[in-house]
Amino acid sequence: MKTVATRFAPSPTGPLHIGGVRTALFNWLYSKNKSGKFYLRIEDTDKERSKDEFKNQIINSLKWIGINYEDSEYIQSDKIDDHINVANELLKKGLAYKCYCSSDEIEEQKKRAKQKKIPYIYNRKWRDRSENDAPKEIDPVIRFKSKVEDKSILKDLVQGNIEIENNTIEDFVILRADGSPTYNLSASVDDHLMGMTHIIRGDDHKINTFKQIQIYEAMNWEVPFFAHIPLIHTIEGKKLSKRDNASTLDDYSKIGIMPNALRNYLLRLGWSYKDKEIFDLDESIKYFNLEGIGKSPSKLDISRIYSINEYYIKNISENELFNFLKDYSKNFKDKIPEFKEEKIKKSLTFLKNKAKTLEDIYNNSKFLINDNIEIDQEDQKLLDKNANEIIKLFINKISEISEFNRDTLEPIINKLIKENNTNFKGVGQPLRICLTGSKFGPGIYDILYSLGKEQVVKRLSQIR
RNA sequence: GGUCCCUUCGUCUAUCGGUUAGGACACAUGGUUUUCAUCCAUGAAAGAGGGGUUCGAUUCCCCUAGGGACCGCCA
Repeated sequence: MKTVATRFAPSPTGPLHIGGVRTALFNWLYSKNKSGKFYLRIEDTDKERSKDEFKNQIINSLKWIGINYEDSEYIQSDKIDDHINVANELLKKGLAYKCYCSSDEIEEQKKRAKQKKIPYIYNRKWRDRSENDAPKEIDPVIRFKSKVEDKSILKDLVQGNIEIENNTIEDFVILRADGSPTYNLSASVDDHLMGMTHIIRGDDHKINTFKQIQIYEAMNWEVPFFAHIPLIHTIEGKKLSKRDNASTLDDYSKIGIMPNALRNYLLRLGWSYKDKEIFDLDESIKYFNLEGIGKSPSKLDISRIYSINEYYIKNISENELFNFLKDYSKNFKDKIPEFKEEKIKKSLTFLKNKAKTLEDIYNNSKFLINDNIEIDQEDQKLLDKNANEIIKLFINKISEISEFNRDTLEPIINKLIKENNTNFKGVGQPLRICLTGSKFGPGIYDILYSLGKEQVVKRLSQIR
């Protein structure tokens, strides 16, 4: 059997969003599951709108989430000559023809169709017309001679059999008036040349597929398998588009979502394997299949992303977690100073305890990273006379102990609570504020112990 | 408007003719706790509607409704 080959083929005309990433992920997983190949093809034939900036963003996004591809990116515009050659061959074979309609003429027809509320379809005017009738002042486009009789069936691996009347597919343009190839031509030629066996893409391409299959057949090429996956919808139920914000991977990484968690979320969005929710990388590859893909569009659910992220934070190794945290801090916050790295790493056990995101962990770690504690006005108010008194007493007491750990600290705090006729909050809160600059955070003993006696005394003494 | 697709808790989904329709997230309540954004327990929550087929339909078929995608010399 032929080696499975899949591809992801975005156009660099906007930032890659999470829906595109999911399509890439499905293609990638499918090929890995079949021990096949996966390619990235940049469809940059729209020169006006294609930008290097977007191309880089696409490449970086895939890299971030761990999707790797064979060779280097395949740049579609490098292969334009191949596409044009195919168009000419089709022309020679009589399977395509030159159309001399001006764009004004076409526009006029579309307008009229709209007024009459009838569907517009190119009227195939030049399909059988002689070249002798051709107006000299018009550069023709080349149109594909689409089937007009019967119907076609697309055996879609996700959607099942899709039947369509051939006459609803128009004679589509394959070469523009300026001689450049259009999408349906370029995509078919490239997919063929790259040896694609399976085309997995959003179902917004379904109608294109009927056009592309006709090109394959006209050229006597082997037709690949197609799988059209339902689109991801926004919470409003509309197709996720480049204009929607909060939908690129960067938007997620900057709030502290980890790539493995997002990959897991995306995998389970529109795909399932029994009741299993968590898939590590190997399991993703092992269990992924086309049968598990649902037929209906699914909505993005941010709370689910947080929840899976939290699961990963609590279940991956602390080594791995630390590396994610390090990258995160460097990219979006203040870099963790090298001499603090060990301390943070060792403290991860409790720092991650209440965190849903890397940002949460970072915030929990701030008091360890930064030795200068800033207390905002609200919290400052809580440090009243009583609180200051308690802190003073606390300093005195800890100066008497040699060991600095929970066993020695707990009696001290309990005693302070009793002697000052207060509750845990009365002691814990001022300490936490002085030590970390925040009312919230890790448990007080974790804070004390991770800071160490010297640092604790130092910070507490600075408060007046 | 035409063509095509879709429809199980709020959300992601399980079920491949027979289940008290299951799980996860979110939500609510209770409990633990040393701040709480942890943890544990419990609860509420779904087959769009109408016809068939069948001993039996969430599951198969049809209709209706709702939603979506496409309808470029964009990709």
